[in-house]
Amino acid sequence: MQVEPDVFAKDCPSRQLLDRIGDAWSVLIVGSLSGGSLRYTELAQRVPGVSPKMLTQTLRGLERDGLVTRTVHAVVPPRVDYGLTSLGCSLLGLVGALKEWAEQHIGDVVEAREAYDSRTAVKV
Amino acid sequence: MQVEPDVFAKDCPSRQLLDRIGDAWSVLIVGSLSGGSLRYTELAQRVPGVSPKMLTQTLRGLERDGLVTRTVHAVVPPRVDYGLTSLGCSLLGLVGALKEWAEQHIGDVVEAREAYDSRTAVKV
DNA sequence: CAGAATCCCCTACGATACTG
DNA sequence: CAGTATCGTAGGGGATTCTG
Repeated sequence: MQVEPDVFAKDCPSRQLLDRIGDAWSVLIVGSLSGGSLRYTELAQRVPGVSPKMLTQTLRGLERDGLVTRTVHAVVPPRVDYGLTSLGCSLLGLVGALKEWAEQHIGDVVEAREAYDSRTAVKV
Repeated sequence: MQVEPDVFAKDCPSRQLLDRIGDAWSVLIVGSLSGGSLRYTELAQRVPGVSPKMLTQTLRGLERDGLVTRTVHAVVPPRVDYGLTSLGCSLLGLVGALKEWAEQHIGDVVEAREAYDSRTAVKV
C-alpha cells in the first residue's frame, strides 16, 4: 500500500521541500552550481549578498538533503569544492523554469503593483 | 536598449519574485485556486495550518502582484471570492512542477538525510 | 582559504479577541 | 462571513571576530 505524498498536506514531509525550494539562498546556490563545481569563495562571489554564515548553513542543508556534494582537498591552502549530485541536477529544470518565469513576468508584476498601489493610496 | 532581467542579480526586481514563489503560503494558495475560485473560508480549510492573518496578508500580496483577483459580493452574509488572474494561471505550471518534483524526490531526500545524520552523529 | 563561534536585532508569524 | 487589531515570541539572518 503506497502512501501518496501530497505537498499540500500539512504533515506530509514533502512539504518540507517547499522550505528548501522556497529558500532563496538554496535556489541561488543550486543555480550557481549549474555550470559545474565551485569553491566556497567562488560561490560567495556568485551569490551576491550572502554572508559566510548563510552560505555555510545553506550548503550544509543542501548537502544533508543529498543535493550537493562537498569535497575537501587535503592541500594547503585548503580547498573545498561544491557540486551538484544527480538529485541536485534534477532540480535544475525547476530552477530554470523559475528563473524563466520570473524574468518573463516581472514586468507584469511591477505594473500590477503600481496599479494596485495608486488604487489603494487614494485614501490618505 | 533592453535591460536583461536576472534573478541572480541582487538588485534585480525579478529577485523579489523569489520571495513570492519562495513563500510557502503563496504557493499553497495559488495551488488551491487551480481548480477555480474559492471563498475566504474555503481557502482557510484547504490550506491547513494557515492563520487568518497570514491568509489575508498573503492574499493581499498576491492581489497586489496581479496574481489573484478579489471579488466582493454585496450580499449578506458577506461573500468574497478569490480567483487566479491569467498571470496567476501562468504560475500554475511552475507550481505543478514543484509539486511533482517534491513528491517524486522526497523519498531520496529523506534517505539522504538519514544517511547524513547517522554519518554525522558519530561524534557524540 | 574555509569555516566556526558569538552577539544581537528585528520582524515574521502564530494565537487570540474583536467588529462591520 | 470576512476579515482587522493587538500582543508576544522564537529564531532567521546580518555583522564581526577568531582559528585549523
